[in-house]
Amino acid sequence: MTTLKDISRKLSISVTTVSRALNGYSDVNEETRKRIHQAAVELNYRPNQFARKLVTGRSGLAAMVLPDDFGITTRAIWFEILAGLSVEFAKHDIDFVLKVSPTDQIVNTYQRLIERNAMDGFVIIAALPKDERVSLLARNDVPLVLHGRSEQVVECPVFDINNYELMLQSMQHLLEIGHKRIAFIGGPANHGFMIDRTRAYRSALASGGIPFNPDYIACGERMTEELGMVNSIRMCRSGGEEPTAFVCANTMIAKGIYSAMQVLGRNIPEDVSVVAHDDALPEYRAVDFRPALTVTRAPLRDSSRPLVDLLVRRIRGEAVESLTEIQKAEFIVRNSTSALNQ
Amino acid sequence: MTTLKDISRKLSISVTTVSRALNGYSDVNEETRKRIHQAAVELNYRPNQFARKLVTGRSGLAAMVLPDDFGITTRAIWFEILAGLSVEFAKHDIDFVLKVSPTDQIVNTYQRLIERNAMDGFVIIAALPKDERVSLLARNDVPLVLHGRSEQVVECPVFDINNYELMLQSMQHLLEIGHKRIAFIGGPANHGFMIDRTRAYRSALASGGIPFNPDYIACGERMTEELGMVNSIRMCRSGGEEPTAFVCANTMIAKGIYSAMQVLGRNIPEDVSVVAHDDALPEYRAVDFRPALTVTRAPLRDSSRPLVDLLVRRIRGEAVESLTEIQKAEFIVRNSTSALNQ
DNA sequence: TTATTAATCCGAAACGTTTCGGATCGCTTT
DNA sequence: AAAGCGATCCGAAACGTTTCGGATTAATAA
Repeated sequence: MTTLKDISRKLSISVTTVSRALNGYSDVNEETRKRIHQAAVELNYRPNQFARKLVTGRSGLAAMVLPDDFGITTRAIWFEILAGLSVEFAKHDIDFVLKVSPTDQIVNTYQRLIERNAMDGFVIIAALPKDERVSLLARNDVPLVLHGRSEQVVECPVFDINNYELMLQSMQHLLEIGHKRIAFIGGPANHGFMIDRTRAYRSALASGGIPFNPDYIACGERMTEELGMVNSIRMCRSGGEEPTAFVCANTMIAKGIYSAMQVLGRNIPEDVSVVAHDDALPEYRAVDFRPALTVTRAPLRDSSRPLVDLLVRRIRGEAVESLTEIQKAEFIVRNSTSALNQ
Repeated sequence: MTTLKDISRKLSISVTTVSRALNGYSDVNEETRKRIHQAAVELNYRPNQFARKLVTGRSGLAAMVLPDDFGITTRAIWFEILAGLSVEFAKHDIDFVLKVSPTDQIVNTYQRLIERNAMDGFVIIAALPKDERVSLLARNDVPLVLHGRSEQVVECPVFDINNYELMLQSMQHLLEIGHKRIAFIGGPANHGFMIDRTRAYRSALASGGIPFNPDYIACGERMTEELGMVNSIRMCRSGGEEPTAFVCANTMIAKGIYSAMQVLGRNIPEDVSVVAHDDALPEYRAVDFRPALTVTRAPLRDSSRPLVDLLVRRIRGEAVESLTEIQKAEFIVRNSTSALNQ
């Protein structure tokens, strides 16, 4: 393994200058910088990360800690996120480490990682409004980036999609084409994105002059096909008036509703309309639904880059105020929604 | 952050002795060791991994490199593997880093990681008989552990299941209950596990006095429901004699066959029997199949621990000869197989 | 008594970087 | 001519460990 000293010796230039040249400092002559760079590639020089970390305090490592019961979502989706993060971090020369921890030990795991001081930063997906992980990291001044806003007044970068507005869009579409009995099937009620969407749901109803019916809203810990299936069947069988439209927090729930409607002998979109939010997971392509699914679309894949960028900028010391990014979802009308034929 | 020097100062003992005490060397008095340990917990001491790495050459990091098209299997399964590895590595105080790389760049990615010299070892899943990754790592003397045997004569630890024997077991079961037209639907033909199983398939046929029919064997790059569906339908419609039994390389393929048989109006197990190998993925529980699926069972989850143990022992310098572990699959008869009624 | 040994301990160097605080030199201003 | 300045370079210290090669002491063997 070749070191700075090797380059220094070969060129009869001090180690200091070699280091500064390679790190792009301005106090080295352009010509000697060239020579140094050339020698570096000739000797196939790679800086020793650990020596560097020892003095700079940076490790070139970022981590994510997952609960071993997979929280609100499925394995496939976690993998989608992990893969995206790994790729994006690599672009910044950061290695991405994955920690899986028993759900009730998550905070301890963070605690240990903080104490070891081996990670430059963390990414937290699906932050809760009051999130112990977030406050722990913030308290210890460890850089982190959030996917999903947190209510806490912590100084940390945030990436999110416009949950309030995308829900509003779905609702307005359904209202415009005449629907009045609109159900909403979503995820855990305590998560930021559900709070926003529920708010939008109610405000859209209100602006349409429709009273809020608590029977038409269902929350579940895990946003799966089963959740959509069970709840849509329950709503249709409850004896009261059936919903004529469903809004779903993701495409898996929509898939469950499709199955349920088939079982119940209802047709989409003639009898019921379905709209979903689409994370663009390859396993559940909205265009491949029969009929093709109307969605608000914000690919999960697209979140990796902003998340990583924000975290890296935070690590570099940028002011947190500038580190917020809200991505707009796209609204795509397909064939799962139609005007209510009265 | 507290360092060795802090403990040293507090106890008026040299840094050397503190270090040696904490690392369990024998040349330190039992009583001073006690004092040092106590001071260490009092001061909440955590060794600086980077300083340590700088001198020992060990990083406390292990990695896995995945293709971004997910190779032979699905996101959910990769996640299952990753989660298991992360947990097991943590027990050895090793952080698990995940690298995702474009499929055609995999070898480059390894090359870079080797040059940076930042990983203590690698785990490779689904090794090919002649595997460039394996030879690259072996050539550079980087510790690695293989899941799935490789033909190459490399000195590295291997974990695998008894593919030959589990296939034999499935076949013998079907032969015993009278089946003669047995099809095999599996994964990529060039992988070690497929070679072994195909060998077992043919040898079982031979021992039953049944000629090998190439129409009854199907290999696919990706072992999905679709593969099972498409191929079982093809086999049943080819005009020749239909298979009376299917052996599948995993439960997803079996699921596809179940759907196909429903479409074709065949009943399981009355018309066709189905046996699969079961990796025990939570998403495809063999007991939840209707009818419940007969399987050879070897939970993927169970492979993490041996893989990590083997790698750690290799890193510690144990002789490679002792580092091979073959896990036996369990054979479980359920309701998807029945005697051929002639 | 002296030499040997075992049990404990320690100083100093080394790992490969980064960075602080100058040093040198030629040019421009005063 | 002196002072100031910008461009370019460098020595040495520091980061927190591990480890090599002894040093010290007391007990044991000769």
